[in-house]
Amino acid sequence: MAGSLADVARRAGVSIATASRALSGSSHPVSAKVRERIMRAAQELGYSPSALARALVTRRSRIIGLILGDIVDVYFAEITRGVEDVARRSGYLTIVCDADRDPAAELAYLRLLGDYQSEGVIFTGGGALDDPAAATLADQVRRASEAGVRVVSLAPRAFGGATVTIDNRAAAAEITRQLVSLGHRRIAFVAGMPEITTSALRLEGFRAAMAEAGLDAGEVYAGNFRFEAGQAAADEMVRRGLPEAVLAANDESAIGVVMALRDAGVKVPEDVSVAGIGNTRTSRFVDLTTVSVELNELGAIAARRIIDPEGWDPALRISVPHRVIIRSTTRERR
Amino acid sequence: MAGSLADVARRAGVSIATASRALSGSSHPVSAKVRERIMRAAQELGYSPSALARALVTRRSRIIGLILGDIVDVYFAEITRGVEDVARRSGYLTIVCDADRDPAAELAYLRLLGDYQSEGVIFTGGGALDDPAAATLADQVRRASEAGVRVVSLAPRAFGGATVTIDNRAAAAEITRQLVSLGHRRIAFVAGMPEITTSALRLEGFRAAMAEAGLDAGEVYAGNFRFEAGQAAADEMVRRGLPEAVLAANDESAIGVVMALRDAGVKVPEDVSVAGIGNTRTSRFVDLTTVSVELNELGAIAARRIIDPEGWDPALRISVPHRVIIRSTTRERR
DNA sequence: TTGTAAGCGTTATCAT
DNA sequence: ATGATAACGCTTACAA
Repeated sequence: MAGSLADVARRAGVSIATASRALSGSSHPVSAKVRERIMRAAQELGYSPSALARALVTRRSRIIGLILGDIVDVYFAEITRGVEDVARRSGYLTIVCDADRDPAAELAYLRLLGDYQSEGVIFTGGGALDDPAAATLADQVRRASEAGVRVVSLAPRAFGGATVTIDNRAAAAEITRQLVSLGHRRIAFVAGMPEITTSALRLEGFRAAMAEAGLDAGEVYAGNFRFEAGQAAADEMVRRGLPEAVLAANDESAIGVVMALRDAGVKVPEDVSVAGIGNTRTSRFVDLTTVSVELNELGAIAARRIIDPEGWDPALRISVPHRVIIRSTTRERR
Repeated sequence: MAGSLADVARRAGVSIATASRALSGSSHPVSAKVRERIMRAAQELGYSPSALARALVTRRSRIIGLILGDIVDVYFAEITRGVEDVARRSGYLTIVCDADRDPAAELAYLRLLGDYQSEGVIFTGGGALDDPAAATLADQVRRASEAGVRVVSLAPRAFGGATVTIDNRAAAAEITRQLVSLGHRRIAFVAGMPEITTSALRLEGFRAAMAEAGLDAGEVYAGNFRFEAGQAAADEMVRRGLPEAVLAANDESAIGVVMALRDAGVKVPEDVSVAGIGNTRTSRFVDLTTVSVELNELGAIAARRIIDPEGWDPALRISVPHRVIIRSTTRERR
């Protein structure tokens, strides 16, 4: 910002090359006294190197792109925090792109991030499987990948690229089993958007665990991961007759269920047990039983891979453990 | 990513200069047929210009830096969304920097953003008034500002720069008056971090409104804007004797109060009314009475100013309106 | 150990 | 209307 390398070099009475070597931590030797002069000159000028120019020549932008559904959703915010924390420590910057789960927007952002030579791009949300833009997106991801961009997804996606996820199917199955073990038999499920891989897998897990227990998994309410969807589902339950327990595809809609049930005078967990998936910050506010998904960790792992490309494998699959967290919105069937 | 301007020029059989003019929307004339050839060549090559190179020469990076407390806090997330939405429409990118309200971290980020020639920097949180790093920060802000970076704060800060805020003092006073109008006399306040300007102003507003009503504003609980602080304050209230109403410095701690009171068997709003400030997404979950702060709008306004520097005034002050939102955690004193 | 000069991929100035 | 060419601010062979 303040002055260029040329200014520093001039003031220190050395060539630009030497100044660069002293200031950029190059391995090329620079004598102690010259280095000292350069440092002082830089100090006095308040010199700070242009990351842009540096990135242009080194091809390392120190930028990580994060494509997510909606930053206001804690789920994504927690991932962002994980990415940001490791980025910060390495002097990397994180660019946040709200794509609202729209493949066309994701595509546009992917391009833009490429223009900035983003070293890596993290896709945080599950993608729609059958969207028209999905094919183009897959194509662009491949191209970006070939161009050296490290692409990692934090949910199963239709395109290639590294993957860091939890086992959504298993997570849903485990929490379902937990509900079953409390003696509940009539268990309803509040789904996420059906076209998103993450929700599809969670629904599968629910069904599998129910089948395993010989129970009917037919009571499935449509949803979209939002609080309001949980409320709507709960209202319908009240009208149609209450289940013994409810599992929602994510915490936010589970909280919607809890709140709407309580508003309707239904006691949680006395009358109905409710559980979610995610262990997001808000779930702690309502003391919701859920499955922990280490979102921070998911983001942190992805960021580390991007920042330190040693042994980068574009087909990497990392599975992050999850665990059931029992809190006060569930209890034994009475 | 795929090829450079030189490749496009070669393929179209024109000079680099002409190719640049055709592709960058320059005002310099280019004949229709040549332009056509260039466009096709670019298309075939899947050419996309390097934003880095472009930024280096034009000095316009199309990057906005956002320095915030913690992205997981909806307050900041909503601001981020506002910034991002307008940035997206203009092809700008948003860099998110979690500084945890630490002036030293803010400073480091400010520098880094400057290295990327960020066109503007938005400080979202209220700053500590007496932090040792504050002076250096103010100094750097001034320097950045002189270097052409548009700096805007979304809360009162000790350094110069444009400011887009709500009137925190008035907001707190109004919601306090609302509580008073419901007949409550013993009203407790759960504060934010005392050294942050935003919390200081809200406390002032509370005190002013109480004084105005001839009530004692002495029941102030220490806090830090966090859910847990609200819980702790509520626990203490239960031990020391309940007030008739509670106002918390922000929604998150207000929700902490509500949850802890209910856990202790205290009915909200029947026994105690509770209100917050912010109207963040989570406040809708608990149907909390609060003061709306148009966070999206705050961010959007700041972003617009940065993207469109027409008539930029580094001393600009914009005040965004707020309004009391009455929901179900408050009711008349019985 | 230091310096010279050739890029990196653009835009912008000046000719033509 | 088109083309050379000099920046932009840096890193990095290659020379000395």
